[in-house]
Amino acid sequence: MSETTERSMHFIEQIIDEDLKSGKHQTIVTRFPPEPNGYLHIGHAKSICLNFGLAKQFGGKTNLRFDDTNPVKEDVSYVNSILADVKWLGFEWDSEPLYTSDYFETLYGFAVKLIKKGLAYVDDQSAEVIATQKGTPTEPGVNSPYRDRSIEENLELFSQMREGKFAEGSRILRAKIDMGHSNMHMRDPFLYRIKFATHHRTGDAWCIYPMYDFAHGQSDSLEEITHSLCTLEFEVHRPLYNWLIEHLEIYPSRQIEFARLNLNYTIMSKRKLLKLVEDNVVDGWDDPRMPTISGLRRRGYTPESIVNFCDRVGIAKRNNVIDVSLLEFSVREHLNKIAPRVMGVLHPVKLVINNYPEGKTEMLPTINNPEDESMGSREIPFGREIWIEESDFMKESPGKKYFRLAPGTTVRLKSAYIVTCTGFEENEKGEVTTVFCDYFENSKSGSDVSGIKSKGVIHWVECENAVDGEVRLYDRLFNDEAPDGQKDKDFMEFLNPDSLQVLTHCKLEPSLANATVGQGFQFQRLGYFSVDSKLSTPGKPVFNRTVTLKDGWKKG
RNA sequence: UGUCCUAUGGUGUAAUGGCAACACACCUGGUUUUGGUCCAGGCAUUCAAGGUUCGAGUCCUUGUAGGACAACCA
Repeated sequence: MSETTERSMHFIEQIIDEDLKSGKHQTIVTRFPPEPNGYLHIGHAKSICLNFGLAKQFGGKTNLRFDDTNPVKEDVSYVNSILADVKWLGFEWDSEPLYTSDYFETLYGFAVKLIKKGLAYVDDQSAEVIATQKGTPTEPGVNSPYRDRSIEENLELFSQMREGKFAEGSRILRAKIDMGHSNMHMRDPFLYRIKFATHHRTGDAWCIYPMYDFAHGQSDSLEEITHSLCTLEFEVHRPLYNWLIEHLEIYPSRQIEFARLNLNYTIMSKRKLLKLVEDNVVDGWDDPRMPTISGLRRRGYTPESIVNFCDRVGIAKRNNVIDVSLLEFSVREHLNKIAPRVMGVLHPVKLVINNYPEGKTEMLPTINNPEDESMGSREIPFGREIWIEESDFMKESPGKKYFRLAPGTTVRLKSAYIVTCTGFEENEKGEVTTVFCDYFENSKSGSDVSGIKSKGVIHWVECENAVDGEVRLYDRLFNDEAPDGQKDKDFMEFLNPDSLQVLTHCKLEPSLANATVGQGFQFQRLGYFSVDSKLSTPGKPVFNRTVTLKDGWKKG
């Protein structure tokens, strides 16, 4: 019997394992290469866990490299959020963060080398004209009339491109490969384009910028990345990736593709997430409903739960859609172990105990976490008037399987006494305003000698010492399983109008007044909640519901 | 009418030619001062058809289905 239940290796682990065993590599180097044009989301978390996890597992290192070759879309604010998110997830990159923009001079040299080998040329045509010559996936393209310029002329033209002698879009550097290639990416792909834009790091030093295909793989090589992991859509780029390595005669990094993460009821496109932010559909990139790492953090997810989720999701090459319930399971699993149990009433209704002495308050001990004895206990006030959940009382009991309060029924007040409902008051609208009960003095939690059995247990908060609080309940942002998967409908049409519910008159137990940002609690019988980092003020916490408790209540 | 990738329960991932496993979801039942947790059980003969083999989810062939690829984006 082995004490470690070995998980079998996924295909990338197997490749690395073989490379190490065969001696191809002594150690591995991976990288996480985000473009700083948006916030990281749960899909990126999968890639982060993969790359950093592999290095940790096989004893290698991981570079964090910003793929910043498109100055018009990128920004330092994104750089900072990405840095914070990776750190928060618990990963450490090797030395300092790296930037593709730091390689611009080297990359320029690579382009010159290609020109000198007769493998790149400057094309004077417009994007539109080039597009018509490109052919289609089923038809070959035709050569550009500028394809056979002399090496000297190409060198001169490319140099002038760098000097800013030409207008944007008027000229472009292309690799000379094969316009008839069955792979579109091999039909003389673009290497360098002219762009008079200020770059967030290099400022106005450059007016030409390398394309992804002439930057990403080359950066991998320069950093001697052994295994360059990317998502499936780059599969068709691999022949070009390898062609450039071969002809540039640089370090042969190996690109391996895996399937990206998809979650149902959510969108993962940075462009679409940006639209939600720009249209103020959400509170920002870190809105608790966003699938961004910062959104999940604000919602109350723990890094551990996200890492576990990514682990459970697996690595393979087939397209997949993960059920959000798996993500929810992962947070519940972690929070169940670490979150202190507290009581809070979201929709308060007053309950008066007829036979409890007026003006009396007693402190009752209650356990902080039944899953973890070391978390100890605390005392909560109890008195004649308490708040209970509106949904825990019904004017008439619906039947045998109803364990809550109704006239004549008996329930245990969690950590306190057993009470029997004697009656209630309602207003002219038929809404219950007060519930009346008798309590059994000898049924006190921990020293119950009443002999009364009560199937139902409800949570409560004593009125006099209750803290008024705001609680925000979140639901899925979209009502459709695949909001961006419909042909004729825009994803915005599937927005869930009830994705946010703000409750401003909640009654919380006194200890919650001092709750601080980042703390996660289980509001008993309701779910897990955490203090909002943006809306809370000292002494006045605003709580976000991270996730409800699993509801196993079957009616009937 | 091209090239490449993929096909195992409702979902995702295993099984590396030898009794289809694990997790989530769902359904039963038990425990419980949270209708939570926990515990026990249930839920697929692997896209199709041929072939190789003592033996095929796995190898071969041919289909079928899904996905990717024609931004001066990454």
